[in-house]
Amino acid sequence: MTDDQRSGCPINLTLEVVGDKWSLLIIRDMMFGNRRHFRELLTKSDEGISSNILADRLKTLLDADIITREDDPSHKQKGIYSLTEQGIELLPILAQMAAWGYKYLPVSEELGIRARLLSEGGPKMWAEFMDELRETHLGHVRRKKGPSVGERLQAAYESVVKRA
Amino acid sequence: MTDDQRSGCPINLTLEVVGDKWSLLIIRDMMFGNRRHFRELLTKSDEGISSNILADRLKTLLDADIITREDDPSHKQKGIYSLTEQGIELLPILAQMAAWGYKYLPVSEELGIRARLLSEGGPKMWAEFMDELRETHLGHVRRKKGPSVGERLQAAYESVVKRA
DNA sequence: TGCAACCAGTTGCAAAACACAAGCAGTTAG
DNA sequence: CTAACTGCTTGTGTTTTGCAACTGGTTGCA
Repeated sequence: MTDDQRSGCPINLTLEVVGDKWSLLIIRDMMFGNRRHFRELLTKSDEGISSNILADRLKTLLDADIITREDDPSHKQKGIYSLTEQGIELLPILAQMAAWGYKYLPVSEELGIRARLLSEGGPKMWAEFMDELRETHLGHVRRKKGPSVGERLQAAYESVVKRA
Repeated sequence: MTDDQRSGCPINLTLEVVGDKWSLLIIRDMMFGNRRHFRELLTKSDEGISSNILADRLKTLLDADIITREDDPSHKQKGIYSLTEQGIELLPILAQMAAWGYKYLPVSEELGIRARLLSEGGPKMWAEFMDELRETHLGHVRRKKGPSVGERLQAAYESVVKRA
């Protein structure tokens, strides 16, 4: 990690932090798949990241204050990774990427349904989902009103999978 | 270019197309800096891309239908690169990245001002700017109402540069 | 007509990043 | 007591990137 930045452009700086093929996928899995442990991130993702790359990216994301790591009280070797506020605020980027990919690329039906709902829900739904993430990752208390966005996305995904 | 995709997830597919360190910067320069020729993209960017990488990325973006290339009638060797509709629709991703970088990373003042305006302008301003891009890149006619978003962003940038 | 400057790339090579498989020390459940 | 699981690390080969020089052609100007 040399920290010589190429320019002070906000887009460039963002790309220098999360602009590789894996970082945003890890964050996606933490957000939508609720993966919090190393093994979960390693084995339960659709793309199959290698363990050394995962370890390296988690370090980078820790350094960039996008995630944090705590020991899991239930298991001395397990660590729990959580999103920080600025990690949670990457959601709009992911949502826009999902919307664009859904519109223009050969997305599979199961994996596309969440993108569709999130896209149709718009910024309002994103904000709601971010509040839920603040609850699960930062321990904030949330005023509940009906099923959570996370639950709705998951239910939609499962119904598509079941139908297939 | 092997086209074995890692998964059908829309976010992953999007990352497979533009998820490297340079593609989105090239598109940024085409959008905000109105760079349309190889040389312009090569020399007039803040980050300094190498010519072989630029050539390779332009090919990839052409293959992905994000940009097109035509011969420049004014010069037999010049090519003019233009954004396609789906290229233009990458703007919201760039805008979200700009907003996130502006909020959390050490953005330089000159290069940050555009990000701030674009972020404050919100989706409405993005839509307006996309209409302007459709005009310059796709030849669509646009109903003008006051100074364009592109002009306003450029003016703000120049006033910050001048003040420094 | 000739020459310097400009055009879009290409080529060769070294360095960095990545992918794959195996391994490691410690922990836990049975 | 042991098999399975934990978060990683190590080693090795392949791919991608970065840098500089170079190519074949075009253009503007004298």
